[in-house]
Amino acid sequence: MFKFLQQKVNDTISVSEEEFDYAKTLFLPKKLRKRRFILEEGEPCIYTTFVEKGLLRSYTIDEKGNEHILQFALEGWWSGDLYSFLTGEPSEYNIEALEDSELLLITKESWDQLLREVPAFERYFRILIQNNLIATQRRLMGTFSTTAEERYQKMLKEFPDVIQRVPLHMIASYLGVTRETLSRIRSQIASGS
Amino acid sequence: MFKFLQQKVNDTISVSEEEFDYAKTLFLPKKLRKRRFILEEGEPCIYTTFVEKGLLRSYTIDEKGNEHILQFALEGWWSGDLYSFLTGEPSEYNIEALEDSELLLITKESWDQLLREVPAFERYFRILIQNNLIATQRRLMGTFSTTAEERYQKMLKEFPDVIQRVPLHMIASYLGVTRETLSRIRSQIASGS
DNA sequence: AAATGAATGTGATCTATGTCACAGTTTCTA
DNA sequence: TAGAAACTGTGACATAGATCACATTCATTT
Repeated sequence: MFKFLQQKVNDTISVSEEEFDYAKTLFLPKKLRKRRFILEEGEPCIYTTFVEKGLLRSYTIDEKGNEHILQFALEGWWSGDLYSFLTGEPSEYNIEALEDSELLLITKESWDQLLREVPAFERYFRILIQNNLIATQRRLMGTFSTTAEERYQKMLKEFPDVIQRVPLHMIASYLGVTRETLSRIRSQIASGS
Repeated sequence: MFKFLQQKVNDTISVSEEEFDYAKTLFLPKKLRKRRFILEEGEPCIYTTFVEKGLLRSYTIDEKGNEHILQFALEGWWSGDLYSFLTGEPSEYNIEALEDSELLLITKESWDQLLREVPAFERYFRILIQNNLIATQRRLMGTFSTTAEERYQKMLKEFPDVIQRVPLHMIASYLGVTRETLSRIRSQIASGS
C-alpha cells in the first residue's frame, strides 16, 4: 500500500526504513469513487493527498460558472489546496476523482509533525514544491507567449497519459480555452499540418 | 547591510544569531546599476538574489520578440531562475535592475551548504517557495478567469508600489497584455467607472 | 434494454485584445 | 544642452478565441 509513496520519496531524498515506518503511521488510506469529491469549494482543505492509484483534478469555478482546472493528479502525484491547507481558510478549489482512486491522506497536524520530526521530509516537500513552482511558472509564461494550439501540442508530448484518460472539455479547461476551441484545434491538426 | 535579510528571515522562522552569522558569510553583496543585468538569457543562473534595495524584473523574450515578465522583485524579495540555478542549465530568463539596486547573492554551492548545515533555512526556503507557488497558481487561474482590466485593478491594490515605480509597458507585460491595451484600459478607468 | 446524462463536433456570429502606424512627451546620456 | 532613447497615447483595422445553438455519439444507471 505504501510501496509507491516510499519509492517516490526515495527517488528524491533518502529516508531510512525507520523514518518511513514512522511516516506511514501519519497517513490515512482512502478510496474515492469516480465523480466523488475530496474537497469542495467553501470548506477548508483538511488533507494533502498522495495519489496511489487513479486520477484527481482540482479546479475553481468563476463568477460566470466556468471551470478552470489547476491540476490533474495521476498516480504518484500530490494534490490539495496548499493555501487552505496551511491557513485553514475556506478553499476556492474543488478536488474530484475522475476515476476510482486510492489515496493517502495526511492532515496539517500530522504533516507539521512529520516535517518537524523527520527533516528529510522537510527537504522532500521543499523539492516537491520547488518543482511544482518551476512547472507553474512555465505554464504561466506559456499562456502569455503561445497559442492554444501550441499549448495543446506541448501537453500532448508532456502528458500523453492525461490526454488519454481525461475528457476533452477538461483538457480545454486546463489549457485555458473553451471546449469548442479545442475541438476545432483538434480537427485542424487531424486534417492539415 | 544584512539587517533587512535577517529581519525577513526572522519574520518566517527563528534563527539564532550564530546561525545567521554563519549565513552571512555565504552571501556576496553586489550593487547593480539601473538597466544592468544580473542574468542574461542563455547563461546559467549562478546566483539566487535577495534585494536589499532597488527593484529587479525577470522576463523572457518569445520568438516574436515580445517580453513576458515573470516577476518584479522589490526590497525584501528574492529573484533568480530556480530551474537554471538548480540544474546549471542555460537560463531562459533575463534579470535586469529597473533602479540602482543593492543585492545579496548566494551561489548554488553556498545555498546547498546553508540548507544542509542550518535546517532552519531549509524550512525558510520551503515556506518562501510555498508562498510563491500559491501566488503563482492564483496568477495563473486569474489569467484564465478574469479580464485584463480586472487583473490590472487587482494589481493596483496588491502592488501599488510596483505600479508607481515601473513603466506601464512592463506592467502590461506582467499582466499578459500589450501596452496599447493597458493604455486603453487606463484611459477608460480614468474617464468612466 | 431504455433512458438519462456526459461528451464531442460544427456552423454563425461576436468581442476582447493584438497589430500597425504615427505623434507627443519625458528622461537619459554624450 | 542637444540629440537620442524610452515612454505613453490613440486611431484604424485584424484576428484568435468566445458564445450560442443544435446535432450526434457514447457511457451509466436502473
